Amino acid sequence: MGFKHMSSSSLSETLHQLTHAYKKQLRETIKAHRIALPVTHIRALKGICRNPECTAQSIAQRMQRDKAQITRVVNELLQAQLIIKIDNPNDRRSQLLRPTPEGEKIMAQINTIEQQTAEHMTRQLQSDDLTTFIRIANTMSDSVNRS
Amino acid sequence: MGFKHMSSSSLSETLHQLTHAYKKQLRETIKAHRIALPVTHIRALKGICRNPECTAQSIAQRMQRDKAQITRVVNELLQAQLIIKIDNPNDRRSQLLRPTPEGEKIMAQINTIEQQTAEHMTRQLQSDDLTTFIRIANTMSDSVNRS
DNA sequence: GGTTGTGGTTGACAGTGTCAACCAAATGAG
DNA sequence: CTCATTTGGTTGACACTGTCAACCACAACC
Repeated sequence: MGFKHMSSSSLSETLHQLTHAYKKQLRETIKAHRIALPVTHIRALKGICRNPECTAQSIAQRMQRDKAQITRVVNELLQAQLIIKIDNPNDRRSQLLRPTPEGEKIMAQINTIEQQTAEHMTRQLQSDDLTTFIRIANTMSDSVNRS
Repeated sequence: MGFKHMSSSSLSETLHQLTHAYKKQLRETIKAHRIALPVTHIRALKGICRNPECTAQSIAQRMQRDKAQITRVVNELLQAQLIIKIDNPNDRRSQLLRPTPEGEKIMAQINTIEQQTAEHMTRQLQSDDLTTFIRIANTMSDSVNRS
């Protein structure tokens, strides 16, 4: 079926197109690999795998998401047995989050998938484009988060 | 309150940060201007204002969204009296979508807002960065949509 | 005329984002 | 130490976004 591509010259249109394209691509790839996890869960798991001292709070901060949202995501990761909670020796209110072996395994798969997705998206780019893109994007995020 | 900025070097993290930042910024600005419309509705209205021959179908295609979603958005825009449906002389199944004067008015406000948002996001960029960014982003969207 | 394709509607549901109320432990001031 | 305040986390509620499948009416084509 003939698909008309649509390049936009406005920032907002461009951003919408891009994020929609990216998410779609990522979800499809994930599904193709039979991993039954929503994107947010994956990002949280990623954060948990990266930092052995991480708590719900630190995840929320890193992802810049509502703590309520994180609570729910964490609970589902717990149920799926991809992570465990252990008592935080420094603060009896909170627990440290750690991946289970199963969680690590999934994480490894996901890393591959994300790499594939990124590869797929950047295949038409010129040599320095990716670095440039990331630099500019981060600068923009930064501008917003400063307010 | 000390806000720690977090630049990421991976494409996926960068994209998530950016899109979240952008949407948040946009929604806040919209709210500040007392416009009670979700982002999707605004984008649809924009499409309708831009093209006097547009139908639900053409909006769905341009925005690359599900037609079901578009139906609902269009209905709400109708209820809000921002657009009207007129019979499509070329196809009795569909109707053409046109903004009402009220719709045009809101659109004008929104254009200003989007410009402000874009300005806010790009204020730290160097001279050619925006154009570069848009070029790269479009290329990436394109790569995804080709599959 | 009947088959097949297309524009649009509806129902249902998963996922995402946000706010407010709340509890319990930590922290800091007096 | 004690009390007030702050912080980590949970819960409920709700709006917005994205997707799929069934369906209807008209179009297009043989």
